[in-house]
Amino acid sequence: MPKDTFYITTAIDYTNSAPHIGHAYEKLLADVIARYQRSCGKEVYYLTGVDQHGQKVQQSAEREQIPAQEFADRNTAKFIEMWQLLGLQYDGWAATTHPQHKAVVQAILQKLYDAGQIYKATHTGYYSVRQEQFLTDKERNEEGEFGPEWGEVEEREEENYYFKLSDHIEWLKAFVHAHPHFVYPAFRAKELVNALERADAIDLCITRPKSRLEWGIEIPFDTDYVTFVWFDALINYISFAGYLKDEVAVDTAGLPDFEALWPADVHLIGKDIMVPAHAVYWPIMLHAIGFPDEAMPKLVVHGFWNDKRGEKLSKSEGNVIDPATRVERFGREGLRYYLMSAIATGRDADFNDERIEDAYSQDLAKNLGNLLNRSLNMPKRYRERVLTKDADYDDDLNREIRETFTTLPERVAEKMANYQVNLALEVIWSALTLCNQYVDKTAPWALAKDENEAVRLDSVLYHLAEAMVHAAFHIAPVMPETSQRMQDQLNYHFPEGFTVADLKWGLLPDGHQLGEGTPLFPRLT
RNA sequence: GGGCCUGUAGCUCAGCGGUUAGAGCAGGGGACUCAUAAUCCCUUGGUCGUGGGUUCGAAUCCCGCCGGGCCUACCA
Repeated sequence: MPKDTFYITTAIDYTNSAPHIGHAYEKLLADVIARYQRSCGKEVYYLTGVDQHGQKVQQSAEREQIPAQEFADRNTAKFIEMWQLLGLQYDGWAATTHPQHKAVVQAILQKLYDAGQIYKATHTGYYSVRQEQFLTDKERNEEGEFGPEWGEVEEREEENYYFKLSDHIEWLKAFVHAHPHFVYPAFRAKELVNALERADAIDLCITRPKSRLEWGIEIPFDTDYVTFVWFDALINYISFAGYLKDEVAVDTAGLPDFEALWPADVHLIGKDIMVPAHAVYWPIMLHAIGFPDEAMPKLVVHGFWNDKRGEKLSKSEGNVIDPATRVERFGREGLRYYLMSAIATGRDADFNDERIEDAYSQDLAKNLGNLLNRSLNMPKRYRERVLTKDADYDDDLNREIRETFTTLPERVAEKMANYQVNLALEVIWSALTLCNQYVDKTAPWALAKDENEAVRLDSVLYHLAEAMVHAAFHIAPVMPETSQRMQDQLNYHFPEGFTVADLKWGLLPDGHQLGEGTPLFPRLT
């Protein structure tokens, strides 16, 4: 039975540096999906947050001689500031230093330890003293040696705790085989299947001795160790959803009801952290904890933004994209529209400033903004802004407009079911183009000159204004403020709790008085 | 080394075995005036990265090569 809640999460960002366009894209996509589901009447819970622990945070903090928490908090503030800039509306904030989260992580570790899923073992390997980490063959350079960037490399032994990943690999293979929609899109699911086929049954090291990493969650059964990355970070998806909140009630203020939310409808992640973290460790952790197959979350894997030459964005290349400067030029919603329209969910895309410029002036200023403006201006000139609802006139052009807008919700839903926001926008924009063509074909300025065409003019003006109301509804997930401004200008506001099921033709009453039209997206200078 | 994705008009992409390869934007021409010189109509433009192969038929399937990207299980 489908639940009427919709639980969506994103990866939680590492607080070692400031947010960039990739972080922004992921959180924005989640925001749009969340708003869309809400507009469909779902009770939505959108969780995002930050991963604050770990060695890099500890090292950076030491370098600046400040406490790790202070360092993490400072970067956390940059993320929050960015999310405000983008107008994100999330319901839960997962910061991994939160006491309730720590307590849940510890409770889970204890439970798995008691169940014999965690054991202690010794690892011998090459260790970089400077970087304070063990090195693997991947760190070797082309000559097969560890380069000077690692400093002094020595052979070292270390005891750690391991999680019995190997016990569950066969289960995971069977699960993935039986649940082809565990990962979206399909080609990523294929990638996972291939990765699992070649997988060795290796266990996962889940601790670090405090002697080299203190900035983490202490494991409950051995105070000399803290837990390492994934056992901390991945658990945020359940700890901040209210998991174990009765059993482990340290600080449960504001936590939702876990039973109502779980399983997550969407774990939105980047392609870089699918294998092994989210598609191997995470389902196995849940399975080991005792979650049944039907309580496994769904993964939605998105692609990356590259630069306009198709090359990776990176600090060292000097081609990073700062969202703030684009917001300054194109407005918050100009950037939101571009980031949602110019990439196919799951694929990579090239970030191109000329394309944002085009999207802003063509799609937003002209096709949408100017359409609203003309739709408001003609009633103002010819009818003192008052609409007549059931004018005694109809024809094929009118019917086409009504049909297009009454079928729009299902056509948008078809695309949104696969998170294809870009295609949903395309469908919406083709309806806007139809409106522009409609104005041209009906030529209201000509009708206005002929008294015999008065009823027809009434019907045209009504169809246009009503279409704009519907458009305001459909663009809302991507551009909530623009939707609001359209409603203001149309002098019609969707009532509280209005959903797509209420979106019927004829929302504007007879005698409706339209508001004043002002450009939604002023021309760029 | 292995896996997955990707290379199609100037740009961003769709098409993924079958009539003359499509869309949006940009470029060119025309119409119209309600509007943020806006909208509408028409139009220029491509040996589908490259070399082979399979097939009656390939952008579409297979193999090699070249370019771009992600992952490869204890470096978010």
